[in-house]
Amino acid sequence: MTVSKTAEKSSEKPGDAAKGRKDAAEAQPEALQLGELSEQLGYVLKRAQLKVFENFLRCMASLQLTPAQFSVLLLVEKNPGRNQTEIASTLGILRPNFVAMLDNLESRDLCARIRSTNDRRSHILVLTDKGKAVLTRAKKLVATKHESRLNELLGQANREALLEMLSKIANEF
Amino acid sequence: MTVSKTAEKSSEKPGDAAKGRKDAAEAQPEALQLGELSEQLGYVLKRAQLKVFENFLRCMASLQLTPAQFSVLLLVEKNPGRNQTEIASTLGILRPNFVAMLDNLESRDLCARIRSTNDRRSHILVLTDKGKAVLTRAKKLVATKHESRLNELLGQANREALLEMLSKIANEF
DNA sequence: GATAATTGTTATGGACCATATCAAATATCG
DNA sequence: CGATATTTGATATGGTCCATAACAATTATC
Repeated sequence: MTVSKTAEKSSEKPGDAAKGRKDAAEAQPEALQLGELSEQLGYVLKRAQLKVFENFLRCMASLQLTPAQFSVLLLVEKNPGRNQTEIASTLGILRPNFVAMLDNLESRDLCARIRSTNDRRSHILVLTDKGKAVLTRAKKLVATKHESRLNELLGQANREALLEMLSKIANEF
Repeated sequence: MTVSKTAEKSSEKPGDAAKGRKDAAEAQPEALQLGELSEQLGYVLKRAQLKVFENFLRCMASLQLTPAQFSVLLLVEKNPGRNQTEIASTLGILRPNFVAMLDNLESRDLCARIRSTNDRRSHILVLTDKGKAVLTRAKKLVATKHESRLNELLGQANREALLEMLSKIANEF
């Protein structure tokens, strides 16, 4: 089911008509049959996810935010006063792996760690002013350039149905 | 948007009632607000994909097949006489990374490389008898234990609609 | 006050992905 | 034909992400 992020090499010249013929001495490449693969949930899900992330990165190129970083900023904004463990765990990120991520966001002055006075072990996470501004711009980019494509592609009703089904899978599968 | 594969540590004791209270001196953990995150296509898509892969691996534990390996076997079965480059590229796997994967399948006698007589550079891929038998069993496991869950969860009609929407995203996003 | 648990952190290894490069074989073209 | 370019499978290598063990500092527990 694996699908890499490689851009298809596109060695096909769209000008040539008559594709798929076999009798001529041409012996064209002849595309493979996906068969049952296109009905496999995991396969289609993975391919879709890669495409969506790819598009997300393009839309956010000006802000240099990955999907993971965007999710951290969103969650910190919505949940002020939480520490690293809490933010990381609700995102499914392991604490050790969250450290470098925060180092990055902090070095770019998007997010700050503050020693908690209640529990001096933990670091309270907050967005900096720049972080808030960047997040605001990021949200607009995502809404206008990224999520909007879903509506164009599926329509509003289907888009909502899709999100709901995916959430159900994520929570109950 | 990142979501790791970590199993939630489940430090919650389901026996305790009265969750989410705040007035008592207990000061419970209080779950974070996902906010707009739960509406982000990429976030939900990734979480769903991880859950599906996780379930797939559990269902295939007896056969020790990953989603990627299963997809290779499926594609080789459906397209006999193709070489490594063709199989790998249609799966989005880069040729260099496909080598180790085939080494694995071949060492387990599920798949074989055969030097082509037409073009002695290329290796024709075929399933061994054992590979065919394993694939047959794998298909049954996937159908009865894995894909069937989708029907239970969404219903037949919704399941088909989901697959179609995901394919659309994978192909046209 | 001794022991256990938690928080952030480092180190480390594995899985997956991507690029450059190579030898062998084939294709192309003068 | 023969020189050059291309293709195929393969190796080496680096990057990113994910997972576990271990540690010091701090706090909780008894």
